[in-house]
Amino acid sequence: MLSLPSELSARVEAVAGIDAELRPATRPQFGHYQTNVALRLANSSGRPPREVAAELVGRIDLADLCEPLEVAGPGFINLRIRSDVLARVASEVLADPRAGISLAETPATVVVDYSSPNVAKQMHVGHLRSTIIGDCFTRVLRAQGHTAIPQNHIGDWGRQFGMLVEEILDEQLDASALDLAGAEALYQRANARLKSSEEFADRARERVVKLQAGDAETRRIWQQLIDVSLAGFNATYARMNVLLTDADLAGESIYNADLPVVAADLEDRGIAVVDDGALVVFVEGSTTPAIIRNAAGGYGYTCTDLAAIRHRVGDLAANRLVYVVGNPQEFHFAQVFAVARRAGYLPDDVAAEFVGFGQVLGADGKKFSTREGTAVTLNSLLDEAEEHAAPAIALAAIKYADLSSGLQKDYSFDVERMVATTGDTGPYLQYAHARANQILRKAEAEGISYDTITVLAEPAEQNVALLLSRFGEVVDAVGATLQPHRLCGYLYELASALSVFYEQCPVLKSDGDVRASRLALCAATRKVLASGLDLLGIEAPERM
RNA sequence: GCGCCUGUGGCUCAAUGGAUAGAGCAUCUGACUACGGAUCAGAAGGUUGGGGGUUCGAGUCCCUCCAGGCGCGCCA
Repeated sequence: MLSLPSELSARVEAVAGIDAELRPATRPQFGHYQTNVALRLANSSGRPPREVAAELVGRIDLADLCEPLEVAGPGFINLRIRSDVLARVASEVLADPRAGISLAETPATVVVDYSSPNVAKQMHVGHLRSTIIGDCFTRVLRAQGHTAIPQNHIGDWGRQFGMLVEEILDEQLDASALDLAGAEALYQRANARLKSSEEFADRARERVVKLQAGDAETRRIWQQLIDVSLAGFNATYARMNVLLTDADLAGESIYNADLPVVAADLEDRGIAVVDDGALVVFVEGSTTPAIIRNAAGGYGYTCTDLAAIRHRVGDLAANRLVYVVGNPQEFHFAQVFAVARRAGYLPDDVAAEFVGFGQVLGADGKKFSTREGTAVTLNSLLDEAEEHAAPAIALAAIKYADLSSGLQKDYSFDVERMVATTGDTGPYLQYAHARANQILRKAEAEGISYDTITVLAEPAEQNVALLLSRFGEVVDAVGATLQPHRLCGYLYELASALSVFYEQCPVLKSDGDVRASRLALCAATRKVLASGLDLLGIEAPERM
């Protein structure tokens, strides 16, 4: 079904000949939508804007959907949707299993790279954002009918395993008996020795070579470290209620064999050159090259990311690559994308998008760390929030706080504010959903039935219905722009509108058609709130 | 030095080049024998970091300066 805003846009464009640029009205007295087509046409034709607007109003055919169009201000055309149309559209949302979310015309295969914790280290604040944001993208894209393939690019390869394995052997530890916290403690001990002992550092280097060569004992211990780490990650994922599974694991190690292949390919084709002993690619616009292979013959993460692109485009058949990684990595990925484009690993018809996000800061707005100065673990954040609210509410509070403002910006982890049930918070949205649910539950208990929305006499009712009609567009916008805060803002607006409706329009205490219509409106709103929250990865409890 | 990001009421944040820059928190004033008040109604609070420019129209685009953060060849 063509959404209401799209239908309105199409009708305006049919007459104006240019994109309607339909926008929600900025004020109630301006109706429901506004278009500035007359202003733009007047600009190019030299005619007075209001005259152009008046002429367009006479020709735009919207009588079946809108009240008579109005020209206002410098030449805006204001649209007010007829209440019978709003009622019909809101009823469609209620009847639609997809709640108004439209399926993509051309479904894409989208690889979403997120979470990416490091083996033998606990997940910390930084992973919180990547995991929550990436999970939201996966949910939204799937709801739109795309194939979303999460890729959890865990840090399971590299030089740190040399020291880890050596330390385990020195301490005669059974690595499989460790938990993740124990593995991290081991990491710290090994790291300390690496810095203090040349002899140990040498052995660690040799151990890396053994790992790469496939030495059986080294591989066995390496695998044990991965296994205990995965157990820890999975426990945290379960706690966070995210979609990631072991099937989404695609750690750095799986690209190990591809690295020399990529390097040779780039070198053979003259894309990469040897400079100061390293194999590098100079990218236009930057004097610092991308390093494919260092002078010692080792491959860095640029090469790994190039191999990953080949895999994602070649084997996974992705049309779109999304990277949910912290802001500081932006330059790195810009380089990787540029090299991949030039090498043809990333064809022109495959989009690659870096979605950077800001840091999580402490409640004081400063760098977030423990009293000991170490990074705050993700689990300790969840613990802290759960001191203030039940797990489902606490998690909603954290996720909503993370997703509700622009991703680029840093934000402060202020538990008190996040878990508040008033204001623009996750718990407030859950509460609105629970209230709508409570009315419907009572209606059911009393045997009161409802079907469609038929009466929208009150402004508060109309406002709810209008917002319901926008849900599909908002989800589309999030899928296209990868800006979850748009969905958050929309849901908050809807929850507020529901509260106003709840206050002003008695539901169970009214009668007949009005009561049935209002119940249906509650049901449609409950549905959209639940659906929207689900896209954010937030549970919508039936009661609170 | 070069590059990227950020700067909007006391605080936290919105705003696709469009009308009088919107919300929340905090503050103040109202509304409860309640379809759960975990709510709602209202008030007050702004030279959008400074200065130029483009445009019929700039928080938004361009230039410049200021402040803060981050990144820049052999770690990931």
